[in-house]
Amino acid sequence: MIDVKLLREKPEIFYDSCKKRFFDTSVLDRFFTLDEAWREKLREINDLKHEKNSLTEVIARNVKSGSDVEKEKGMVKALNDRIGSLEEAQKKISDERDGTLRLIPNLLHDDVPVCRGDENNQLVRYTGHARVFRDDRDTFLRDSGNSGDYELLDERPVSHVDMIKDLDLVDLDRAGKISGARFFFIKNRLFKIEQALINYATDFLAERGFTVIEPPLMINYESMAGATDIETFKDSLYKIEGEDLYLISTSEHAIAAMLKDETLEEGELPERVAGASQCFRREAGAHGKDTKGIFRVHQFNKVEQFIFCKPEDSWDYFAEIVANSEKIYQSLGIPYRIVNVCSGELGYLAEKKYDMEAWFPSQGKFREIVSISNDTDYQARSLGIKYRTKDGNRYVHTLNGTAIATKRILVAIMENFQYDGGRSFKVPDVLVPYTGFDTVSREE
RNA sequence: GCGGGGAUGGCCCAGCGGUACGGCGGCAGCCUGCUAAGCUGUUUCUCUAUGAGAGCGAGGGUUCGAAUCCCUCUCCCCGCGCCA
Repeated sequence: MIDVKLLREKPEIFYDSCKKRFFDTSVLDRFFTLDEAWREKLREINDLKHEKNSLTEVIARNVKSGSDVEKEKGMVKALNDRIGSLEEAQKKISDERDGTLRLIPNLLHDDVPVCRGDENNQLVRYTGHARVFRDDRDTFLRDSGNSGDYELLDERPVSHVDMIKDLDLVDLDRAGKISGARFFFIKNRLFKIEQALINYATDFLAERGFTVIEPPLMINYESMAGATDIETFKDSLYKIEGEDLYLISTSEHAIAAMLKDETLEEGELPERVAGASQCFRREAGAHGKDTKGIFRVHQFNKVEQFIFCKPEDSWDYFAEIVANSEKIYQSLGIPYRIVNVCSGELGYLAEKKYDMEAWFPSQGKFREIVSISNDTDYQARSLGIKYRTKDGNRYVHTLNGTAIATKRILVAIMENFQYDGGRSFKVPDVLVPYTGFDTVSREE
């Protein structure tokens, strides 16, 4: 949620940010109308309550001295009736006002490119050594900013869709039978590699000051609503029937909500948390996209970086999270680019977001594997997470970013490190201590 | 699932129909020739704010007045049962 006080004091900066995000600013107009009406009611109610409190004090005194209080009792009853109906009216107004408030997105960082469409995201940098099929060369050069290190291939690398079948690493058909599309059984060495990725990423983050946790995989509506903009997000979540519980779509939401309604000591910040969990997504709006293989599935493992910090430090930690993710992909040897996500594609919560996109040689494209956001105080305000300073309590800033989302990285590994015409692939060196093997082949 | 006990300000804890006690910690100041001790004030949220209102797990009810009594719910602790 945005800062209501700031909205009242400086409405123009919110009008400006909404326009840049291509949001309808009428929600702001509506807010101000309702807020004024609410304030008027509040003043009225406050005065009546003051009157009532004075009267009950008189009653208390008179009861002790034994004098008659029937007249005063009647007056308080009459006041209660008026207060009751005013409060009802006020609640209606404030509910509606708060509804508009939740529709207002975070402010925008100056760096964010103002435009719509993922194709207009701004390239920050490309790193790595990509294997590029000659027909994809132009796409690769354009999307990597013409500066990319790469080698040209005469044949298109084999898709992971075929490799998982040939190498007996995933059973999609039987998963389809028992659960439906976008479910899978992960098998054999691919299972080991997935576990290795999780262990590698959590070890990596633990060494850098992160507390590693496995969160609850289901959280209630209130926590979900605090951690996300739930109205636009609802359709991508699984709901547990008959319970006030949703399956998490990322551990970010559980970690953010973990400190809900808490006030921390200044010395407890920054709090770095690495969450490792299964993530569940309905992918409701994705019919027809990535229907084969395990690129886009209903459940995957993810290791997430999350930081609660003081407002003045949050851009430093944004850089830290970006650097962590980059080091992980560099060490795995996966070529990637970073883009600065443009204003029209940013979520409500983020003031700025970097996406990392890995190069997928068989698709001939960069595809999203990591998303890193600074939500500033937006998420913390919705969740009531503060810290104590000598000048009073302030909201913390929250940041989140992917370390590893396993299914997509498995695809990236298969497609980037295949050899022998896709009948084998190499396991990244940094994972070998965790897997105990360094290649996967059909013969295995 | 059954029975019992709980939830009070950042933390601990008292109050059990008359408007939240005390301690700890934090902050500010005073005192003091020691990195000690002591003293005073302060500590949440909201409102066009030298004032007022709200707040005792959540929501409802009774009452002139509810932390306190009644109802519903949530979570925690202790037993019993069931269980990977």
